[in-house]
Amino acid sequence: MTTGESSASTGRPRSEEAHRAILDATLELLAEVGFSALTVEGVASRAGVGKATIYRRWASKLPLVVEAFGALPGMEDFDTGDLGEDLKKMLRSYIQVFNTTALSAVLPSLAGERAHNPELAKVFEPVSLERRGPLVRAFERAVARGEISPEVDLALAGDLVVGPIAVCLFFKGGRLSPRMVGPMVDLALAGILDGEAASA
Amino acid sequence: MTTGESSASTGRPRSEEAHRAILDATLELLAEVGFSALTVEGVASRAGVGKATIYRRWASKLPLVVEAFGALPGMEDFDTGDLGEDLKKMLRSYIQVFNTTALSAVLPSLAGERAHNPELAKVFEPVSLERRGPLVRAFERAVARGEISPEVDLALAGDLVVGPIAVCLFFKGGRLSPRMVGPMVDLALAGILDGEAASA
DNA sequence: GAGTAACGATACGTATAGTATCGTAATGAT
DNA sequence: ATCATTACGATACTATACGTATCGTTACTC
Repeated sequence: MTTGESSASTGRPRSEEAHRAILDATLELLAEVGFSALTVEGVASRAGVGKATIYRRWASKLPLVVEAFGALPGMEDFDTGDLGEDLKKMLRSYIQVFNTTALSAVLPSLAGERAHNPELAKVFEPVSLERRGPLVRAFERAVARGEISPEVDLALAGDLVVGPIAVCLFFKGGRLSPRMVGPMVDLALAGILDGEAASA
Repeated sequence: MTTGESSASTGRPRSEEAHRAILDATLELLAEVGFSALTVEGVASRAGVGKATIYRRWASKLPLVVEAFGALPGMEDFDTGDLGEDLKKMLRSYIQVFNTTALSAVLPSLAGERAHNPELAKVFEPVSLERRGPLVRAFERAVARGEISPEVDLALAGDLVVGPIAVCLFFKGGRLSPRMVGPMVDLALAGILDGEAASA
């Protein structure tokens, strides 16, 4: 669905350079104008390619955006044997990603569009879930080690840990600093490690 | 800035009915199509008024949206003498607002637009801040009572408490349930009440 | 070097934005 | 009662810009 098939082995091959230029331009424009204001024409112009070159590969802007978004780096996994350390390392490295890529502008735009675009919501559900993977696995390791009680609601715990970042990103729009991670994780984990909350 | 002045005392007065119909239609469309796809023409059609009637009162869709958004109910304040109870009551009532108004669709849309629309970001900064008012005041009361240490970073604490709601709203799009509030606040407050985290 | 498919560019038709203006309706002043 | 004034809903107008179709050219296979 993402890419139209390159049909024959004969003829001029598709340009990999154009492919990358298109994806880069898509991310740039996504960050600048958002999903709904993004147009294939705008991407073509920014990428220095013809519109047909884009439509030949992607049926519409939706799969184009999906592929471009998927190319952004995800969360790196760390396994230090300590949940707090894992989370801190993971979030610090992820904040680095936010601050060095278009992700910090792209993510709010897509999340906002999700609310009134069921098709986009559907396509991004698995992508979004997969992005949380390393976080979930860190919690699961902590449960397996006996570091936290199996009764803790892991989904809620995860939301608690990343919540402040989301709030900062969506409502404050401020730069994220790796220095906020330490107190954030400590504060969030205090109740989780004590096994204070049973499952909801 | 929000409303063009009703200039003279003579002539036909502006219709209050049309005013309300326009604001209602704006919220509806904001929830359905989002900010950037919202057009004054669409609002006029939905509200059953002429476009001129809208442009006579608002210079563009931005102040129109600001006024429509401002008409949505905010967070109710509770003062029970216990921080946990205050937060639970406030969040439960606010979730009711989310589930009975267009807020749950409007908020992500505006938050997403904020990322690439500096003008909207600027206009909504004070509005957004004021919306958090009751939450901040509950924490300040808790500090005054000695319930939590003055060294706790209140901004971070607030983000921690509302974070899971934000995550749910932006990434999962699931209905918010008042039943999630109890464990959520308990989990979040565990570290805050212990004074576990010093200021960042 | 003939055949084929992708390339960037661009012309085309359609849709819809915001502006300007229409005749009508409702109020206050004379 | 009549007139002046302003708002009303409707619509014609102009410009922009979307996606589609097609151009001559380029790159690669056989």
